[in-house]
Amino acid sequence: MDKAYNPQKYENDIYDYWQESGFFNPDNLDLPKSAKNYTIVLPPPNVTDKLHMGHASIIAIEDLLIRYHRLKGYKALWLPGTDHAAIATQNVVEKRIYKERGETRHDLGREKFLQEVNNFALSTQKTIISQIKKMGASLDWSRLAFTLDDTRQKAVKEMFVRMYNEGVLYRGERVVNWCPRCHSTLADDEVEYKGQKANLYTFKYSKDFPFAISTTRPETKLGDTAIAVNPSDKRYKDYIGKTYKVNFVGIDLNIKVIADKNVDMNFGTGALGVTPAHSLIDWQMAQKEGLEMIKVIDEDAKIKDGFKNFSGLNVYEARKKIIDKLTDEGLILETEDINNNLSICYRCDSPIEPLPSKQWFINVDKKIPRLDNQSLKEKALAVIKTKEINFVPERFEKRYKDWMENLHDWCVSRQIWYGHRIPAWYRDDEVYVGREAPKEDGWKQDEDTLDTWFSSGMWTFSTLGWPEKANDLDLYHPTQVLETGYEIITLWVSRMIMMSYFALEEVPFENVYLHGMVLDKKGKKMSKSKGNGIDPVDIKEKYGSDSARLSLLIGNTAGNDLKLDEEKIASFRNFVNKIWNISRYIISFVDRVDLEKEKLNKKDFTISDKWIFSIFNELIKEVELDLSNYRFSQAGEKLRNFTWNDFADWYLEISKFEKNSQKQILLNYILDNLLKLWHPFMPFVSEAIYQELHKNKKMLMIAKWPEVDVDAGNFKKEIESMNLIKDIIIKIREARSINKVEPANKIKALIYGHKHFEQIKEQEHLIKNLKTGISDLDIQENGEDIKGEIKATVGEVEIFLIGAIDKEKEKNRREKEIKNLEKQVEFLNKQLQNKEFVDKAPEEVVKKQKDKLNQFKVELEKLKDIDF
RNA sequence: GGGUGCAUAGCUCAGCUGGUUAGAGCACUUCGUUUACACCGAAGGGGUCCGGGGUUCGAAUCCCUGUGCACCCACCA
Repeated sequence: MDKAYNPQKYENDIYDYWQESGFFNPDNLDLPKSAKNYTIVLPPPNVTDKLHMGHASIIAIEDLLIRYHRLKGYKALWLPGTDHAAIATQNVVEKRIYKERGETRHDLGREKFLQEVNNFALSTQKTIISQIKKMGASLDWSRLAFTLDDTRQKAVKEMFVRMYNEGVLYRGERVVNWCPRCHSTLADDEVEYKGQKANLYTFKYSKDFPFAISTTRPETKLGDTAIAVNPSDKRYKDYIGKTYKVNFVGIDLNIKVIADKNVDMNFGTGALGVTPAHSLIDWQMAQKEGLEMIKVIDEDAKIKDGFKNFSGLNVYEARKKIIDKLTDEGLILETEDINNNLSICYRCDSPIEPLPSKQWFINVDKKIPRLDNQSLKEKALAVIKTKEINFVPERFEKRYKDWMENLHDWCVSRQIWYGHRIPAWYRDDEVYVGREAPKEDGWKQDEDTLDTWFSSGMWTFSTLGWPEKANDLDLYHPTQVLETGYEIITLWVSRMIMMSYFALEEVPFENVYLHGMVLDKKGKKMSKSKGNGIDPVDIKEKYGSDSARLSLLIGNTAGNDLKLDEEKIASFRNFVNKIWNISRYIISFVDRVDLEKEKLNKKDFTISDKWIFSIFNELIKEVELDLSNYRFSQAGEKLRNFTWNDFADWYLEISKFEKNSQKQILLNYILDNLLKLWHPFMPFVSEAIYQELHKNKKMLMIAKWPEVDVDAGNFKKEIESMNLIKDIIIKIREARSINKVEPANKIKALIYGHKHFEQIKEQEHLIKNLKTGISDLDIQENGEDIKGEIKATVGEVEIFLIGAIDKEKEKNRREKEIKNLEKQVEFLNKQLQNKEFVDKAPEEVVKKQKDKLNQFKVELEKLKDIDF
């Protein structure tokens, strides 16, 4: 074993060793029939780009959960895959071919273009998979899936057809976000907003119309069919429900006055012209009121035919012409500058035109007989109440609920080429939906594709063989945990729940663990354009995978963002090396023991053995508890604390001079089991050490998680004694350090232990040997006649040190300590004299405070009693 | 506009249901070649727990309020 751990030397070989063993696939694990399943599906990374640190964090967390459960004896399946990310991927490729060859997708044509996208997707997927492997993920590669591969295409078609047949999926007209330049609809989250200055015109439709409305878009008013006012607005109360015939700039309109509580009474005149065809909220009002819809603007953002001399103009020309005309007629009451947000296309920044268009929708409110006559929305909301699904952290349940409650029908069609093509065919007015194209002539397939979340919404079961009656589906669904980012609760988590209910009538997962984002050290999002990203593969090469994982797992809690910088990773590299050296010491200086045969004989334990044995078993319990509650950071901190502060700094040091029959076994026992506890956090180095320890005969990845020893709880007294000894040693070191006793090994110590005399006497050798620098130690029961230079008090134990000490410094230090103690005593006295405290506080708290007061008093006496 | 979260040591954060002298890691200071480890060991300094109210015997923790920051949703007719 090298003096320092070199991850490069081990990581690749170890990954191959794991993979070749076949144990990433739980079917190959030798488990009893009763073994429970534990499934996680990897949130499929988009094939748009290689992985970043955020993905590394996902892998660290999920691999931890999977490896932990594998060690615990679960049938642990972690299922890999990638997402075709329809729009995003198509965009990347479109941009690329335009930049490289100056061609658009239309130049290439559908088939050729898709070929290009597929090639791109395949090559990125390859990179992604190799990155994931480098991070050490124990994913079952035999089940690798892609949201657009043949199996998933079949599943998606099946889902579409079934939903259509049950009337959950329908084709309808709706106002969508339309980009006149890209000639495509945009999903709500693909719309961006730009602040701008705009003119707000206040005007009347015509002279005989009773009141005025305000708008920034007069050209759309050609399609108005109503005016909406707030129901509690007294000004318009009498008009509600009436219909007016008006002639607006030469066009005849029928305007009905309706009431809607969303109308802001204080904006403009408080009356809003309703244009159902060119505004989403207007369209929603129109649906409610059953208003007529008049289309004004076409797909090139020009005025349609039938609007006299406005037809053919683009929206800006039309706006000007209408304003001019209204001005001539004296109908403009006011023109003011306001700031508003312009909706623009996230891709080309063109202003978006809301247009009505034929789209496919999932009806989230349709009652489904086989789902207890509940709708998908109702089902998806119920799972929170019934606790069938739990969110970690809990607060995100609210976000999920709020979003669900306001959910409208989900538009699943997209006007792009890359993705699952909609399995619908049209012939004149006929529509056919099916798994295959209809046989007869004259049918034309829908040009559109499905929203990428349609296929990823099916991810938990499409990856397990649905719709076939597959064994995997019975065995591994529902999955146990969905681990993902909080930013896609609405986009993904909610869809998965609805899709799974529809297909399987069950939840897709039992728990949702949400991680935060990985930010740079200044708290900024890592992005390629800013150049502040850290590449996980670079980090792996520089510090090793384990260090990277630790820095992503420790010092972070669920749902919170994580600021990461290299210093943090370096400090975990140091820790990895520490555990390497701890092991190296045991492996080279302590004989191997077959733990199956050699059982620990606790009767022969010394105090230090009992102490380390007890706290190690306590650690197992704590780690299990923390992990089952998703407190990865706390588990990791406890492990680190035990490994470094208890095991290495105390027990290993003690073992160098305290030789007894049990030490050899115990050192092997703790190292062996400690590696198991650490394995989910740092799989590579723990496995590397395990291989050295067991001469390549056993694999840590499939070892058995340690059981808590029943006797471990019986050593309370020994733990107390050991802690006392440790405190004494620390006090001696402290006093020695402050006083700079030189040379260090010429101190004589006199220790007077009252109650603990026997225990201290027994452990004399520890005090002498553990870096206290004591050459002459004298432990007595009673030290009344001794006049020495007292250095420390631990509980009831006094420690005198005799040597070259700096009296002035010691005096100052003591004064400070006295002051501190006096303050404490004063506070405790006051508290205990308070009748209300004594009456109302729980008994154990009062007792604790009393004990503390007594202890402080004794210490104070001791300190004051000394004269120089 | 609506919502959520955060504010604790120089930095990054823990602190679960109110009760230790408020913790850890990093950084900092001093000392140090003892059977693994300088990617190390020993010791130390450093905090009005954002401000202001309240509830309580008792608040970093619960409630109200103010300030600053981050994010999500809606969208401005």
